[in-house]
Amino acid sequence: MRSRHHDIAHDLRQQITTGRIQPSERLPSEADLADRYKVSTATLRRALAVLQSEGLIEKIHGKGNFVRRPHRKIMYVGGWGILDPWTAAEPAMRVTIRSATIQAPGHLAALLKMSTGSPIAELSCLSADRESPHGIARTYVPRDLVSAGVLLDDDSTCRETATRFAHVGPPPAAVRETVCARLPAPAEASALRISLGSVVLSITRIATDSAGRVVEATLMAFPSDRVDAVFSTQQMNDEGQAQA
Amino acid sequence: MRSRHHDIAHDLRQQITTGRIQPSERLPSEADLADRYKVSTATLRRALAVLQSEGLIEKIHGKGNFVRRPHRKIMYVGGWGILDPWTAAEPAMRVTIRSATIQAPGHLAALLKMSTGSPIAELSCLSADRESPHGIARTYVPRDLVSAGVLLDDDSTCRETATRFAHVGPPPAAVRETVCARLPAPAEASALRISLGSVVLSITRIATDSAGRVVEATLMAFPSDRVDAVFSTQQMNDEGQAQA
DNA sequence: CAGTGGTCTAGACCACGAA
DNA sequence: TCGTGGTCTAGACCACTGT
Repeated sequence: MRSRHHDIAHDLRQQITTGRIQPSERLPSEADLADRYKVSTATLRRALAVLQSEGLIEKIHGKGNFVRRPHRKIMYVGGWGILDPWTAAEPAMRVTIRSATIQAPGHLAALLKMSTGSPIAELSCLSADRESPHGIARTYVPRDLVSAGVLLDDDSTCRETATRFAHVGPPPAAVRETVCARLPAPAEASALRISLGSVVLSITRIATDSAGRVVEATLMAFPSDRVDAVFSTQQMNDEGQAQA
Repeated sequence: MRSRHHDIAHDLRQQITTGRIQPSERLPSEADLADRYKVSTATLRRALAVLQSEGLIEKIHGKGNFVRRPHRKIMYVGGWGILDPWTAAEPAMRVTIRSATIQAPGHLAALLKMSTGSPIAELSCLSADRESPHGIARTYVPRDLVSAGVLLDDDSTCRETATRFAHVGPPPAAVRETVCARLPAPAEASALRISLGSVVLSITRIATDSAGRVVEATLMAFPSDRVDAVFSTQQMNDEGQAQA
């Protein structure tokens, strides 16, 4: 055995993953667990910290330690609209969209290669599985490239719009996606209901037309335990064979 | 102020970011720092853990705590060998390679679509900027696809091999890269000198030939503050224009 | 109020790295 | 061997939640 707190984490992890302790159930108090495992509370808390960093438990001050509900990972498919990443993999996913026309602040103007203050359309998109947020995306398109029918004046919660959202503007000639892992911005953390100390997978998608003009910029953020991203030089089917 | 260890972390952070403690310099020992701040070693270590999770310091058992060189993010370029991600962006990067022939364990056999125990070549690759690890990669290739000259019997530290490493085996017809953010495995955490609770950007690259045979599988892990990954439907130059 | 987790102490002992 | 960080103890006291 390596260290005592890892042993304890391993034991508790087994109890959680095998269902011996159910999701959203409360664990015994730290004092009880420390007593049961014959360790000090400090050591037991190190074990719980391991499980927390793995996303298995959630600590609530004054109430207890709770088993988190497991979440299915969705697959983000790169390369533009091959699959609609928001809806194809998870038919039951609910998507809330809000749209607006804004004047580009500096960082967005740079992404879109426009001058600061240019009018752009913003589509803010929050997907959720049940009550639990799955991801957030903000899409920015030069205002003159957006047909009027796409913009909505108020919030909506429908898959129709989500699908349309994937085809705003003219078809791009090239798509570049940049991926990194980073801490969430405060607004992202609250929208995704994760802690500021956790990590999000961040994907920035830039689409350009054949003339090199940026026709769309999308900033996406997903809790790191909620999504994988996949990029292929060709489409593949489930067997990994190239498709026609 | 919130908690004592946060105060101490804040103070040390100031000393690091203002250059009062230089990059790759060793901090005073934990006992000395605990004495100076009039706290127990446990509290001081909590402060250092904060700095470590921020990527500011690096802990080396038996040697000390060292200020990390400021983050120079490298760019991982998807889509196979368009750029050699290990050397092109960082000419000064040192790469250590170890190679061996092993029998495929189950999870690797599944990736390579071979049967468990099949002979495969493993190339383990650790890149470092000066002394600070930048990333780790393990490449697996079916043994019969590797020409004898590529395999080395012992460790080496040269860029020649690193370049050759990018062209092992026949050219692939398709490449699929899967990206996620996850906790490092214990071996990865120690090789990259990051904490087990921090996050790595994980990229799994699968290359297949025109017949659909998997010719290479590469598992990569990078500290999340050291790398961005970029995927394009076409190569672009710095201005974002498609290239010939 | 009682019960919970959060912070902290002042030690002890172990494991690693360099001389 | 010595100095370093890593693990652990057996408490103390504080902060939050619910009754």
